[in-house]
Amino acid sequence: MSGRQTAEDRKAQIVAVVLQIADEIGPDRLSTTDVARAIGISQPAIFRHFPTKSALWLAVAESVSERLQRDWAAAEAEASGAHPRLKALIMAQLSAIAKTPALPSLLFSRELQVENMALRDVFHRLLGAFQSRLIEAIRDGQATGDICETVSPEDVASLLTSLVQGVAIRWTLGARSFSLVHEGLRLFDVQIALLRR
Amino acid sequence: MSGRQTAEDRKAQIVAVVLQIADEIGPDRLSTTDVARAIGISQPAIFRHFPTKSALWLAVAESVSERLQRDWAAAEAEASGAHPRLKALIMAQLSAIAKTPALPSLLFSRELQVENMALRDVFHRLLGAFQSRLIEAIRDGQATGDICETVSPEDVASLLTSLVQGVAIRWTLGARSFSLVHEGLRLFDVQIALLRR
DNA sequence: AATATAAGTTAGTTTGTTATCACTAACAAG
DNA sequence: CTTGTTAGTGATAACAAACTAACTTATATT
Repeated sequence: MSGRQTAEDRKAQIVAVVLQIADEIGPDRLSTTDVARAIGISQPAIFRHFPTKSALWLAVAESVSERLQRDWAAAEAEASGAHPRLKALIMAQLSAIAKTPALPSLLFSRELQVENMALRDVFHRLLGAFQSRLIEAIRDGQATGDICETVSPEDVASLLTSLVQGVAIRWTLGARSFSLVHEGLRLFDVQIALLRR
Repeated sequence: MSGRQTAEDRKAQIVAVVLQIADEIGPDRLSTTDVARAIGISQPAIFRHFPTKSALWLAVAESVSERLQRDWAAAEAEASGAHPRLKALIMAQLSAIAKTPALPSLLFSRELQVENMALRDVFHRLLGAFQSRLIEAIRDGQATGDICETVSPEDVASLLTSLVQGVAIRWTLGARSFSLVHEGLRLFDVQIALLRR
């Protein structure tokens, strides 16, 4: 189709296609043949760009990680005040999942993490980073009186990440028949109202 | 090891071993050879008891489904009052996950998500049944004044199931370094306190 | 225009997976 | 003690997986 490409472009394309197919057929049963066919190159061509399949997964994980962290930073930069910042973070996460629906299964998928320790580390650090951003924003919210101080910031962060993961699970199991971002933000508002006092 | 067994016993054993290995190596990486080896029978023997691997997965799902529903019923039977009933339900679910840790990953397995529609149905109905029990208890709680009425019972149920799923995810990703039931119930108390006000 | 480099291909090898088939052996009942 | 039933086996078909080797061709540089 697209003819011969530079290694950099091809690598990026392969990573993107992996994420797309991972959503369609599941991260674990995704074969290099599937990826190659979707792109329109031969299967061994994959191995010209990534030494092993594990290396390919690691590249996917790092790509996801970078994109998410950019999204979070952008969300926080655009919002001012604790509550808007918190909401922007949650929305960024919901949007990211909606745009890359393979994410929950990837984040969760034990098979990848059982086989690929490095991958597990990348995602673990990623979740931790999100939690930290939340905690920071929550602490600010408590300082300004936006959020009641009877609950620890860590617990509030746990409740909020759970909210995102929970709605994402219902979204995937329910054949994605509702708007993830919409429903997620609605529940966020409900939860925040409770936290307000 | 155990010699020749009745079909019924062997089936139950296979189902149990599938759940155990699914936890160790992931539901989608699990092969019939793995199962057979863990039991100590030949690989083709699996197919004497289940016509296909899909049928085996379905049996696993139904076994899980029955056990969970029994657990929920028992939990509700032993508790009186809306709040204790709610807490008992959450605890039953947390205990079930702790006892069958493959459960969360099963929700995201490709077997369930893509391959096996029947499986998906079983789990979808199962989650719905849990949600219904929660909603019922929440409604009672609101009637008796235990839970504030500014939030819809459906939303509260969503927040609570999310809580369970969220803490389960952190538990599995974090190498199960804390007590799932303990931490889950702690967060439940936090959330209920917010709902009480 | 010649040439080096790197992207890509065709044709394998090896290993693992589900499933089938013909057969064996344990067990219960007559 | 025979006999029908059924759990279990060994061999293997059929196929899909990751990866390799040897060859080909596009592209940039000199």
